[in-house]
Order: sequence, then structure tokens, then C-alpha cells
Amino acid sequence: MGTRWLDQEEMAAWLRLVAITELLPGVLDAQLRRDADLSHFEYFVLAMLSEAPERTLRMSALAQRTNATLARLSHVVRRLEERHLVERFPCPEDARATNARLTGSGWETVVAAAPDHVGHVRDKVLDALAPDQVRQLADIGDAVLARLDPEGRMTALYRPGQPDSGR
Amino acid sequence: MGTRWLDQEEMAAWLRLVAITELLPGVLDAQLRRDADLSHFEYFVLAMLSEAPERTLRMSALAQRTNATLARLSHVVRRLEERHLVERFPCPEDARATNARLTGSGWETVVAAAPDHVGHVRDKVLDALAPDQVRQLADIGDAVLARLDPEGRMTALYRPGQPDSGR
DNA sequence: CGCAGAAGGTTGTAGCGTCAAGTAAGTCGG
DNA sequence: CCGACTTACTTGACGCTACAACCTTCTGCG
Repeated sequence: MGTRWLDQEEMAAWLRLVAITELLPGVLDAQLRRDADLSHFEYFVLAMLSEAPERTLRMSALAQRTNATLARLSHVVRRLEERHLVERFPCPEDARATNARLTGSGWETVVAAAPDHVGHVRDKVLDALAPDQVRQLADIGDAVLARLDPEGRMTALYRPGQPDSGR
Repeated sequence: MGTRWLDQEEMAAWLRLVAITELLPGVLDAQLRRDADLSHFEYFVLAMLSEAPERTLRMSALAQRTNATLARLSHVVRRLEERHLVERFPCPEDARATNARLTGSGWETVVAAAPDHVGHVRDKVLDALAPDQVRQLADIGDAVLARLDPEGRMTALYRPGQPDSGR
């Protein structure tokens, strides 16, 4: 009983957010698939590795940075390994853990894909927004992510960086 | 050459948007799956039908309102039909077309699921935002969707409505 | 009319993600 | 230092979505 329904403004905001989460993955995937033969998630994984020291991360660390479950990441990294974009090797300090390292070919792939991808992100999203809105979006994102991901598994990102990409 | 990389604020906004599109679907699915044995997309389909005149829509109209391809919708509606939440019948005016209609049981399912779902949407998203931010989000959503979906396939939504839900 | 092409759906398949299990290696209390 | 628990993955099966092929039914135009 006593459900607080959504008023018109809430509904407007909510529907748009749902529409974006429904459409954005397809748009990102399509461009990267076409230009670099990578899904957005694969690109993101490679980009995270490309920024890490030694271009290497433990699976669990990589999973956090990419908001993925370990199971998902394991499948994806296996496929990337089959394409020689990434290699896996046991972690010396902890024999339970696996490290994933970007190969030379993987590095080249990310570097080649990054400019077009960033351009696309600008086209489809960032350049549609006024500078104020970019800031608002970051703040809104923070507020929402604090609830969606209370453990903050996915945070710890976005330093100034530049050679990477849209991450 | 001359790629305009993302500056810090752009990167911050972008990473948060990506994180949300990665996390939100799982969060919505989990709650609805648990409480109503529906995926978010299935719920959305039922909700759209529940608002339509006669609780009936043509497949193609339903596809637009749900941002789905016809192929995807066809599979989903088939599964919903097997569960007797929806029924399909040929459209009288156009023999090519198929109508989907919510059954009584489907109606009850949506009505039963809506309050918890709206509560969850509030918890995880809307109540995390100040009223200003809700408006900003709607505006940002409009701007982005204009680029993601230039044809405006998914628009035409959000009337004041109330008996429905988070749609 | 008659036929070409468009519109509206359905279906099969392949690929990716989730969930549940399983394995192997650390950790911690007694 | 031994058993119980936890951590860090990996794997297999199943479900859902995209893509492509296909079948009807309309529509337009010569």
C-alpha cells in the first residue's frame, strides 16, 4: 500500500535513463565491432590493461575495474588470449591468482582503436552536452553509483590520463 | 591524427555513464527476477501493454516503445505467451501484422510487480538524486537520445500516467 | 491487373553472460 | 600443523539477443 508512484519529472528522467542503458551498448558495440573487431567490453578490458603498470593486472583487479563478474571476465580473457591480444600467467605472489597481460599485438590493437572510439563517444554523447551538463552527469553518476554499487567495486578510475582512450 | 582526447571532466562523466549502463540492467533484472520472475525487459513489455488501449499493441508498435528489434520482441512475446501472460492474434486491418494483448493473468502480474519495482527504482536511482538533478538527468537524456536514436524510435513515451509503474 | 519491392513477423543459429559447481591455494583458530 | 573456511579463479550448461534468412501480405506504378 501507499506506493509513491513516479511523478511526471521522475518518469521522464527514468524512462530516458532506461532508454540509454538499452541503446548505448548496441551503439558502442557496433562501432568497435566494425572498426576494430572488438566488443565494447573487450575494448574496455584492453584499455584497462593498457594503463596498468606492466600492462598487467590480476583477474580480480581487472574484474573490479570493468564492473564484471570473475566468471564473465574469465570467458572474455580466454577469448582474447586465443586471439593473442592478452596472455595469462600465474601470479608469483599468490598461486591462486592469475595475471592478465596485454601483448604487443594487444597494445597495437588498443592504440589503433582508441582515436575512432573516442571520436564516436564524442559524437554520440559528450558533444551532445553543454559543459555544465557534463559536470552534472558526472555528479549524477556518482550519486547513482553509490547506490548501485555500494561496495564501490567499480570506482578507483579516471585519472587525467591521455594515451589511453575512452576507457 | 589530432584526436581530441577526453579531458578529466569528460572522462569522469563518461566512465560513470559506462558503469551505469553496465550495472543497472543487472540490478533491475535481479529484483524483478526475484520478486516477479520477470526480466526487466519482460516487465517493460507487459507495462507498455498495460497502458495501451485494449491492452493491445501491434508487435512493431511495441518494439518501438521498448527500444527492441522485432526479432528480439518476437522471441520474448513467444515466451510470455507460453506463460499465458500475453496472447497474440492476427491484426484485422493488416494481415501481415500481429497484435499482442495482455491477458488477465498478465495484468495481475504487472499490477502485483509494479509497486515493488517502483520502490526499487526509487531506492537505487531516483531517491539518490536531488530534484534538480532529476530534471538535469531528463534533459541530458534527451540530448543524448537525440544522437543515439536520431529516428526517435523510442520516444513518444512518458505521459503523466500513474497506474502503470516505472514502465 | 501484375509484378517489384517494401513492410511486418517469425525462426534458426551463433555468441556472450549468468549461475552453479568445482578446483586449488591461502588463512586462521586451536 | 591440521582441519575448516575463504579467496581466486575456471568451466559447463542454459538463456537471451543479434543477425541473417525466410515467408507473407501490402503498395505503387506501369
